[in-house]
Amino acid sequence: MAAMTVQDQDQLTRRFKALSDPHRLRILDRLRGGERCVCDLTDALDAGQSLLSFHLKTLKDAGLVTDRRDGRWSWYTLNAEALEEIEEFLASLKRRTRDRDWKPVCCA
Amino acid sequence: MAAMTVQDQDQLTRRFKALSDPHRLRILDRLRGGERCVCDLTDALDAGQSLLSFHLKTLKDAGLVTDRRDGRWSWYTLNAEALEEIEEFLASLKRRTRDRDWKPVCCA
DNA sequence: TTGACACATCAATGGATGTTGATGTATAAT
DNA sequence: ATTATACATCAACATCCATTGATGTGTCAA
Repeated sequence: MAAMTVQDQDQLTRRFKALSDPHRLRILDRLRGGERCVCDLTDALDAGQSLLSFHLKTLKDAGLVTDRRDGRWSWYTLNAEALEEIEEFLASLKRRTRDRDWKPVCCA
Repeated sequence: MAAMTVQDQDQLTRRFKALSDPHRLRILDRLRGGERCVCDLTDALDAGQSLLSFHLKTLKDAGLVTDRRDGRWSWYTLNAEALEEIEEFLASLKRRTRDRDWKPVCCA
């Protein structure tokens, strides 16, 4: 992972973990429409209030969304930068390394 | 998630789940160098043989890698197509939907 | 200032996942 | 044929994570 710090690794795995849940993917999809309040998300998902809150916190901790308070409402927004960083990581996996000519030492 | 079947959803979450582990990220990184045999990966990771086998199976079940038997050795390769599908999904999240002008019904 | 509302957090529980050591299976060398 | 090698699979256990219902906190309306 070339120049990847432990924190980067941590953050990446946390982000992928946050993405690995259908509820959370549906939330993110809904956020494509722009900033949304929690009550709107509650309507859209067949999930209880505390469960939704849990998933939102998971997404937020992973840096995939940001939130904003307005009176008694909370608004959530996609963090495009985080998505781009993940994309960049995936793209980098496809770029071959210099040990292109690596030969196994273990097996013949 | 516009035109996304339940299977697609399933596959996506399975792929993200497979990506959300440091051991597996390290395996994928090593596969950037091209096809690798399991014994080489064993050397590279500080993991026991059965653990590595478990993680490889997880990656394979998610479609992120493919494997090939050659005598008593197994060789694993990155599946670039799967990576691209994930990238495309992430990119799609950034594309705003037509309900750009959505207004909340719940909160004022 | 009392009560309703929007949301977060907590405690408890069940199920999924990672890890280990042992066993199984196919292949190849002796 | 026997044995060693490379790898997969299994059983057991520990830890993590999703889900639920209850409680907490801040905000607004009456």
